[in-house]
Parts: sequence; structure tokens; C-alpha cells
Amino acid sequence: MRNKTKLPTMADVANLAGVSSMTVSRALKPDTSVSKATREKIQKAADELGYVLDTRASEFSSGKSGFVAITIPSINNGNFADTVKAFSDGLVEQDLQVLLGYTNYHVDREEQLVEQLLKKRPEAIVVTGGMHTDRCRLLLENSGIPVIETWDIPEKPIDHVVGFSNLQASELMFEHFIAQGHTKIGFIGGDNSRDSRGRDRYLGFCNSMEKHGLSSDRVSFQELAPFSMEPGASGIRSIMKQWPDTQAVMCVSDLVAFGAITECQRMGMNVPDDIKIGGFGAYELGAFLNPSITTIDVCAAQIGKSAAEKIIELLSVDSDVKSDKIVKTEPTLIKRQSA
Amino acid sequence: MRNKTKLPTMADVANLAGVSSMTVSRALKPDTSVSKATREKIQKAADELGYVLDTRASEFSSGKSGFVAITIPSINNGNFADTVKAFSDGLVEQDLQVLLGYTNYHVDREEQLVEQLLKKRPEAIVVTGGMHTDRCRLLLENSGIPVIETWDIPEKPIDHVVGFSNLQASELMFEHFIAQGHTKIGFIGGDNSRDSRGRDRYLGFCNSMEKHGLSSDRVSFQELAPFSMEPGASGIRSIMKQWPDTQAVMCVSDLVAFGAITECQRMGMNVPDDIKIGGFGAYELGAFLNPSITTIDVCAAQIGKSAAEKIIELLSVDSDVKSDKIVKTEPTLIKRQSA
DNA sequence: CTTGCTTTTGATATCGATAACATTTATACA
DNA sequence: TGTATAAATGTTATCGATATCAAAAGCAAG
Repeated sequence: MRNKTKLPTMADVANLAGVSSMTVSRALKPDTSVSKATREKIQKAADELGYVLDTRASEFSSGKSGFVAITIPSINNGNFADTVKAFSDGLVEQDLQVLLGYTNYHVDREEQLVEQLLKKRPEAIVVTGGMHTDRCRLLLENSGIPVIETWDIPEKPIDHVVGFSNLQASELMFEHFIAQGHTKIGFIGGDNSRDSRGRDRYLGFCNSMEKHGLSSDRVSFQELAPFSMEPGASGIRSIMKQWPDTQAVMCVSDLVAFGAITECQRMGMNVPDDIKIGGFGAYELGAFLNPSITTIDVCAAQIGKSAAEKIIELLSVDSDVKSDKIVKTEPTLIKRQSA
Repeated sequence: MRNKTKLPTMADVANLAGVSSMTVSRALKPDTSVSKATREKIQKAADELGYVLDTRASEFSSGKSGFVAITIPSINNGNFADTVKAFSDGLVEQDLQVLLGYTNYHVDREEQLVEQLLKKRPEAIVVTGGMHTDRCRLLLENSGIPVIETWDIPEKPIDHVVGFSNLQASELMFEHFIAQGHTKIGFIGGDNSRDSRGRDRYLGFCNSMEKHGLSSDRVSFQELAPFSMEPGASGIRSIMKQWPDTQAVMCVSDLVAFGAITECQRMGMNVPDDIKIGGFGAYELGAFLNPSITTIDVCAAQIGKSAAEKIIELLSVDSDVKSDKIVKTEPTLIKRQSA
């Protein structure tokens, strides 16, 4: 059953319409010079055959691919989904397809994925984060296309960057805790070996604690990224067991905070009266939970949008006007009920 | 700056290694017959040049594309994200890239998207839902590749199906309500003009009510899909205002139920003591909220997994053994606290 | 009806790899 | 050692479109 009947080609359309295939090629594009009569004739023939342009051949021939590649750690994450959606929306007009890959928070997987994606000859590539294997870095540097690192501000960027400092962003929350007079502060995160963004948020915790002469012991690292609600629940249990006098805890994401807050409720504790819980990422659910989650808004969609704009600019022929290589977004604290 | 330096080609590698490009082609694949010495020589040359295979040319030449296309209504939806993730994971081994597109719950957008995707000559295509424009249906039928409709069981399938009956699935919840002795039952959904799955869930409501001689008036349709927590909140407000004696309400998704439940709490009502709220989709957050959300599990990941398996089978050369055209998944009621 | 221009159409080479077939080199065994 | 066979490598044509250049057709003005 598979592909038995060959699909019609441009030559088939040309034959049926009684013209050359070059004329068909022109007629199927919007702007070229083809007489109205011919174009109609060709359109009719194409419809009759059910012809669909083969962009593989088209783009191969013209040297373009029509793809833009993007890698994200996980699709099961509202933040990254927001970034991808905005990115995708921003490129629809340009007839650029988004080729998406998941690294699952592994740099090795990222390397493999980047190589696989580059084989498709995308016109630009967006990667999440600034941590790569040496070979991956090399691949990106030699790719000959614009490279954009996002969700982070690497020390030594490969090319372009659209991101923010996770470290500074997380400090916003701790400064908020401290401004409220709290001193017994904790952090719930995942295993940092894979997730540099999570690690930077933890480092923000350490920085803030040190700056104010507070202990940074009250920490729970649950498991490998990606991690979500259940680790939030077990994380808060573990912290409250070891340090029952803990006053405020920041979670590496709103999903974790969600698990932590609901677990506090199940343990009979009131948030925020008995304990403050902060999140990260401004997920939709945080606004609706009772109590609503105080969080850091990192503008996930804005990152995707900016990346798309950057790519459009970089790919435009007359891109002599170089914009900044680094676009910083500004994370902000959203004060709600939970902290 | 754009692509100024031409990327090396296979011929370049061949020159450097002192062999023909055909030998390079073979050496870069795992299974072909190339002597060890030659392979190493070629590998060295390729590394030196930073050569990355151009799969556009490769797949164009060999007639395959290496793509499988999938359309989903929205990426900002945990259920569809689960499906895509499982689908993607299932195809990694086959070196098939997933080409993803969002219809945004529009059949017109779907048509446009399907055409765009087919131009890339995918080896199979997965679409969400069984409702398409006539032209879209035609495009799919004539595509010459396996087509899989998911998340639904269309009356007249195009080709293969992996899905379930949204109508029957939603009836599970209403039967549950009725078995508990409730008679004043409501439904919160979105505008059904775009979303056939949501519409079928509503029809399940009507069916169940009719079957038991109950009124199906208590309904709130908030807005166009996709819709999420906020419409859940305003939906329940609207229902309780018009019909204050409502005993149980099913929401078209867990996200809506989340908005409804938290809004009930803000209105000072207790779920489930004052009112039962049911959801749909078994999202992770439903298990953690207090009260946890009684929901219908539709096995989103399983759908993606089955679709991937089906495609692998259909694309395998010796696929004489035809499996069933229709794979049904079995939605189940997950009884939790909220209803 | 020519000339000179623009518009429309066609012929051919080409993108970078692989398929299919042809040829050379290596290996086995009598 | 010679022959049969297998393994390794090379040659040529090709996938389906577009770029490029060339030719034909249409049209205006003299």
C-alpha cells in the first residue's frame, strides 16, 4: 500500500498543461511573470492531478531548507512550550517550519540532537541554555548559520543570545524573603548535574544567603530533571522534617512549588501563615491556586518571540544593520499570596 | 554573514581522503561494506573538514524524507504535549524526525498546515481529530502516505485511527455523578464550533441527561478553544448564579476544573461537600490539588506511543501483516476527592 | 512594417547525495 | 599457482525542482 502510486511531479503538470516545467515552477510562485492565461491553465492541471509541490526538491535546488531548528529540554513544561509557541508563531509568516527536538536535560543528548538537526540544513538554530559538550559547541560554531542560545546568558556565547540570568532572577525571590524579615530560608531543586538553569537558581540561593550571612543548608535536591509536583511534595516534607523552623522556601519552578504548597496543606500547615513558598516561571496554575503562588516571571513567550525576530532579521538579505548580539529579558517578581 | 563560506560536501571529503564520493557515502553509513582502513581514512577527513551529512540531498536522492508530520491543536496543553512526547520518543530509534504543527483548533488552519507539511514529503502524517475541511481530507487521502487520525474515532476514517470516543468517555463522569444520586448536573465547556472533542464531551452530557430524564440546561460555554483556568472560574460563577442548587459539574478539561474548583474555594464553597466538580484528561496537577480532581484518564501518552508503533509497522518493508486499522484506547474514570 | 523594447516561455546545467551496475582487489580453496 | 567467489571501490544516471541564460512572442512608436 505504501507509496505504490507515484506522486505527480512538476513535469507531469507541465505535460498536462502543455508548457515547460520551468513555467510551472514560475506559475506556482506568487510574484513571477507568467501570463494570466498560462497560469490558470497550469493551476487547473495541477488541481486535476492533485499536485503538491515537493519542497524537498525545491529547497534543495535553491539551496534553502525552509527550516529553523530549536532544541528544548522538555516539551512537558509549560514554560518551554510557551517559548516554542511564540517562536513558531513568529516564523509562520516567513514560511519557515520549526524543527523541534528535546534534549531531556542531557548535554550528550543535545549533542546528538544538534548533529541530527544540522543534517537537515536548517537556516538557523536555537538552543536552550549555554552549556554544551565541546563537540556540540564546535558543530554549532561551524554550522555556518545563525545560532541563538536562550534561557540563559552564557559566559562565552557562541553567537547570539536571548536570555536572562537565572542566578539574578532567583535572587529576586530571596531578597523578597529577606525583606520580609525571614532568616530561615530553604530551597528545593533537582539534581543540578544536568540542568544549568536549575543550578544557577540554586547558586542564586547560595549567593543571597551568603550576602546576608544566612545559612544555605536548608536544601532538598530530589532527583534528575525534569522534575515536577511530586518532588515538590517530598522536598518540602524532607525540609520540614530536618528543619521544622523553616520560614520560607523557594522552589526551582512553579510546578515544584505547587507540589510543595499542596503538600503543606495536606500536612495541616497554612501557606503563607505558617510558611512562605515561592516558585519560578509564572505558570498559569500559580495564579489560580489558593493560595496563589508568588513567583518569578521570566517571560518565556517573550524569549521565543525575540528569538524569532532575531532570526528574521539575520536571514533578511539586507541585514547590514546589526542588532545587539545579546538580548536580555528582565525577570520580575510577581507578588502573590504564597509568599 | 549569511552562509558566506560554503559548507563542505561529500566530494570534498572524498578528495581529501583520496576516494570516490560513493565510498564516502558508504563509509558514513553503519552497515555497508567498506574496509576498515578506508573508513578510518574517510572519518578522519570528514572530521578535519567538519563535514556534516546533508540529509536533504541524501533523502531526496533516496526518495525518503526522514520526517513524520503531526498536527496538534495546541502545544500549550499537557495532554497533547504528552502525546507528542511519547510519539517522538517512539520514533527516535528509527531516525525519524517529528515535524510538528499547531492548528490552534481551526480546521482552516489545519488545512493550510497539512498542505504545508505535505510539501515536505513526510513518510507518514498524524492528525488530531477526525474533523477536517473537504480539501484537507482530499489532501490527506491523496498523500500516498499512511494517515493516522487520533484523539477521536471518526465516523468515516481516512485511513488509520488511534483514539477513543470522547462522547462515551464523558458519559463515564455523568454516570458517576448520577450513581451518587445527583440530579442537578452541569457542564462547562468552550465554544464548540472549533473543537470537536469538546463538542463530543458536551454531547455525552446531553446523552446522559436525556437517558436519565434530567435537564441539560445547566451549561456554560465560555469562549473559543483553547480555554483554560480563567474560563473555568467564570464558568462556575455563571452556573452557580443562575442555578444555585447545582450539585455536580463536569468540566471539559482538568485545567478548566482547576479554575472552577479554586474559584469555588474563593467563593467560600467547599468541594466536594457543597458541590462536586469533575475534570477530563488526568493532568498531573489534578492529582496534587486539594481536593484532588476526579477525572477521566484518556491515556494521552499511550495514543502517541501507539501512533508511533503503527507508523513503524506501516513503514517497515515487510508490512504484509496488517494490524487493525482502528486502535481504541480505553478511557477510565479516576475517582479522587473532588467528585 | 520595422525597430527596439518588455514580457513571457523554454533549454540546459545544477544542487548533493544515492541506486544500480561495473570493475577492481582480496580471499579461499583445490 | 590458478580459479572461483566475495569484498571493496568506482562510474554513471538520477531524484525534482530552480538558476541562468537564450529565444520567442507581444507591443509601442516611428
